[in-house]
Amino acid sequence: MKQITKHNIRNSLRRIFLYHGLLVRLNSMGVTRVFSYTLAEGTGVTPEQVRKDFSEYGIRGNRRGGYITASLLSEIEALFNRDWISNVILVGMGNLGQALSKYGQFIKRGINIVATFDVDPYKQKVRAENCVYPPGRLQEIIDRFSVKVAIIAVPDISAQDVCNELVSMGIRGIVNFSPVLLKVPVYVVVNNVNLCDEIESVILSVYRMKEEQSLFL
Amino acid sequence: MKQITKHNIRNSLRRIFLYHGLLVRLNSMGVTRVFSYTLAEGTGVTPEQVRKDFSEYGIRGNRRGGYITASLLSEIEALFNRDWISNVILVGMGNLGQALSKYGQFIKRGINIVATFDVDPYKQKVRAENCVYPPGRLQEIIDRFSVKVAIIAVPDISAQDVCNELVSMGIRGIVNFSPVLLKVPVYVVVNNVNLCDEIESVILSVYRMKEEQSLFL
DNA sequence: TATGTTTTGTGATTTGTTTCACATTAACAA
DNA sequence: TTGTTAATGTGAAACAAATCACAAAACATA
Ligand SMILES: NC(=O)c1ccc[n+]([C@@H]2O[C@H](COP(=O)([O-])OP(=O)(O)OC[C@H]3O[C@@H](n4cnc5c(N)ncnc54)[C@H](O)[C@@H]3O)[C@@H](O)[C@H]2O)c1
Ligand SMILES: NC(=O)c1ccc[n+]([C@@H]2O[C@H](COP(=O)([O-])OP(=O)(O)OC[C@H]3O[C@@H](n4cnc5c(N)ncnc54)[C@H](O)[C@@H]3O)[C@@H](O)[C@H]2O)c1
Repeated sequence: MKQITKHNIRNSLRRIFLYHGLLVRLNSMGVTRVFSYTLAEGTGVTPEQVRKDFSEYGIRGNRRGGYITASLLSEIEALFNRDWISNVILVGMGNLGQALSKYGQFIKRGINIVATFDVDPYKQKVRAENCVYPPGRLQEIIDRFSVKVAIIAVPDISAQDVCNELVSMGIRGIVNFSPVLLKVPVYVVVNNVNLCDEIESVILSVYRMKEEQSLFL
Repeated sequence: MKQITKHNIRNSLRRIFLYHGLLVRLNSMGVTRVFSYTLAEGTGVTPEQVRKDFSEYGIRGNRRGGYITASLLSEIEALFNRDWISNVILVGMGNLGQALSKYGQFIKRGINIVATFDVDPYKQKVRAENCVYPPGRLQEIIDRFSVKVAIIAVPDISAQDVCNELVSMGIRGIVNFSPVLLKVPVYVVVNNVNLCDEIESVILSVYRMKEEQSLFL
């Protein structure tokens, strides 16, 4: 079982996503050159870290002129080698699934949700423009669009079953929004996004800060 | 500026959230005792790591009997010291905001969304049961419920403005779903949850695995 | 009460990541 | 040309996290 969690995916790559997101925005604002400190400032890391990260993946700038935004962007995208694999499906069109499926900015980042699925026949006709398929058509769509990555937004009870089915149909990467640890074969990658944990961690940090401050009083 | 990101919050705490989530489920299933390997198995870390994490926060089990589920849970919750700070507000009732506000499981984790806000007058009456307030009433609600933590789910353009306003009204922790790095004073904690990055990281990992495999062919 | 077994708890070690310090380079100005 | 400056690039050092290895405790059983 290979789980990508905060620790399992190279930290440097995680940061390179951050740089990429920022670069997309800078580029669309007409910024043609960026420096390690530009990226550092905008992503909250140090300039040395930015350079070291690029260094690790053989991305190089100009010793005085920094980096050319457009070519840096395409170098990062080449690193990701995104095009052949960016078709994604979404299973579970409840609250969260619907929110994700309506989000228009994914395509700007090269993420193309080609189809969505739900067991509930009522959900299957929620939006005609963005057709929701029954799970029976999973294999057909996965094959037709060469889908390798799926987003799971079903209740925790169903998550493992859905996961097994997807893997047996050729899915090799899963973004899992349900709060369970999915069991998958070694050749499948899972990223668990636990929104409760994200919120709890802030609540806790606020508490910790309060505590630390009170040490000085 | 204090940003909590993947690197800035203690890793051990991040894992303790995982254990907590699992414990909540085990406890509701009637499991009364857990061992370091139970938690390890269910969260994808090693048993030694689990013990070391608890050790770091002074949580101790019985040298043969493992940990009592219920008391472990309350020890973790005591560590979080959650009660005085768990009221949360949500700003931005678009796709994502609505999904979050409808999620029924937050309260089980001690996260209580006391009110939601949106500038759009149409959104303000979407659901009568879960009233959506205009931003003009932020201060009143923040004070009334002693809210210290807010979730931002507004478009990236508005995110910094909303953030500034919230901080000036006493908010000390922010979960930010917009893809911008918020600038906040040192005493405010920010957790950026970037869903695009989460999906992209899986796409990339799948690609990497393919690449590694092909080395053996 | 002695003995074996299971599981925790933790110092020591290894492994991984970030920061530091500075050599290197490109651009520009005089 | 020849400094001077503003950047990058990277080995070394410092730091942080994870794993290992085993002592200590608790319990069961005879
Ligand atoms: N909504 C949130 O804000 C939020 C927050 C944290 C975690 N989550 C987690 O995300 C997941 C989805 O949350 P939600 O609020 O959208 O839940 P939901 O109950 O609103 O939606 C789940 C959807 O999955 C569908 N479904 C169930 N079994 C299925 C199957 N086998 N195949 C296909 N579809 C199936 C259901 O018909 C339903 O439409 C849950 O695991 C939840 O715990 C959600
Ligand atoms: N929906 C997704 O799946 C998704 C995925 C990745 C990132 N995001 C990010 O999350 C954020 C929200 O996404 P969304 O899809 O819900 O957007 P959305 O446009 O559907 O909703 C944004 C809401 O915020 C409200 N708003 C705008 N300015 C406001 C202000 N100053 N005060 C209060 N409310 C205000 C708008 O009226 C709208 O209802 C965006 O920043 C988006 O980039 C969303």
